[in-house]
Amino acid sequence: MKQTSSAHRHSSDKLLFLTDEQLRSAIELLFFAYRDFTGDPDRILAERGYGRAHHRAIHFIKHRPDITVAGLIEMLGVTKQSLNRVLRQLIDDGLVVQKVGETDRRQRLLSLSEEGATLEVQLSQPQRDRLRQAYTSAGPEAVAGFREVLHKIMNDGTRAMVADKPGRK
Amino acid sequence: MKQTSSAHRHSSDKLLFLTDEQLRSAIELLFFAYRDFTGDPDRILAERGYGRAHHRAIHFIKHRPDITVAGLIEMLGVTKQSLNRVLRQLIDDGLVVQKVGETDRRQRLLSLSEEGATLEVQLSQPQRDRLRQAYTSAGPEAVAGFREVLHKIMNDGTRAMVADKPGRK
DNA sequence: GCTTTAAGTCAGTCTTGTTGACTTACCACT
DNA sequence: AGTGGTAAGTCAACAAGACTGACTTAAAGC
Repeated sequence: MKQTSSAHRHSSDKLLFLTDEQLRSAIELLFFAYRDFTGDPDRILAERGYGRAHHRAIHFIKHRPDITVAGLIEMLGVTKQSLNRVLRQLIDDGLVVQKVGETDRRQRLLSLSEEGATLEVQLSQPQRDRLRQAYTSAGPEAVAGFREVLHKIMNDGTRAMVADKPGRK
Repeated sequence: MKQTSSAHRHSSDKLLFLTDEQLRSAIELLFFAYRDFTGDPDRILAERGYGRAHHRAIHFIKHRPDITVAGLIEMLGVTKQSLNRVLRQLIDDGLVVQKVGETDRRQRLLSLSEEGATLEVQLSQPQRDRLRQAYTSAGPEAVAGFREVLHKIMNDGTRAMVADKPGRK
């Protein structure tokens, strides 16, 4: 039981040899890519005394305006107390604004102020540039594969959280 | 300047429309996939009082036996003090063993003990299972695209760190 | 009216990262 | 043989960001 390699027959009738070696390199690929991918915004955040947690909150508030606090907690997968710390700062600093829920007045609907939206663009700019460069150089088929595998890596419950317009299989 | 979308002509002569929407969903894809991907080992680690930092150290020591401390620091991208804390525990707990360098006796060459290797397998097992499932269901072309895009997302300097056997383009 | 829920807070803990300063042992070069 | 640089290790202090647990306030749902 030295070489635990396994062969699978794919629906498209091609043989897939998934060696431990290949699986391991994927683990590293994800580690390094994710680290570099988050590195650029991390530097911008540090200048303003924020951290990655602020970025994540800003990202989801930007793209799901009027999200509730509970909704944001679920997206991020953190506790109320953990989110509250960064949210408190963002609200106090005027980057995030709260609005009382119309149907449920207990809810606080979150959205970005103009200043918050400006920061969001600054933060996501290097990530978009990085993706654009990678996507362009890799080509559409590679991009489709990239997205499909990422989709299949995540938990079934998580999958529904990705706002994913293009009709994926 | 509302819709900052951009079109690029790929070398393979196909048009790629990279909308902000598409780029944004990739950001979320990476976030969610990475989170779920690391979730399983995180649970196992927590039982033993370890964290993700221990897992990373164990991973690289396993797959690059006789790596030096400086080498490991470079791979992980952390400071000596930060690594030392987790390394100290792993050595004290008998999971990692040190060996004085042959050519340079200042170096401490790191490798896993049997017990360390056992833990490594336990930790990487759920990740390998997850990848195997995703790879198998997505198919070889998707896997190739996945790997290619991840490669191109990371920094040029980082790329050399991935032990990547299969002859990638 | 009573219970549940959404949000917010206070307090304490833990992991993991950082700086900065310093020691010990060893290598390399003059 | 001596000197300077390097590899490893340590101490101390600090910060971000996660956690648990307990508790309050206000509003919703019955």
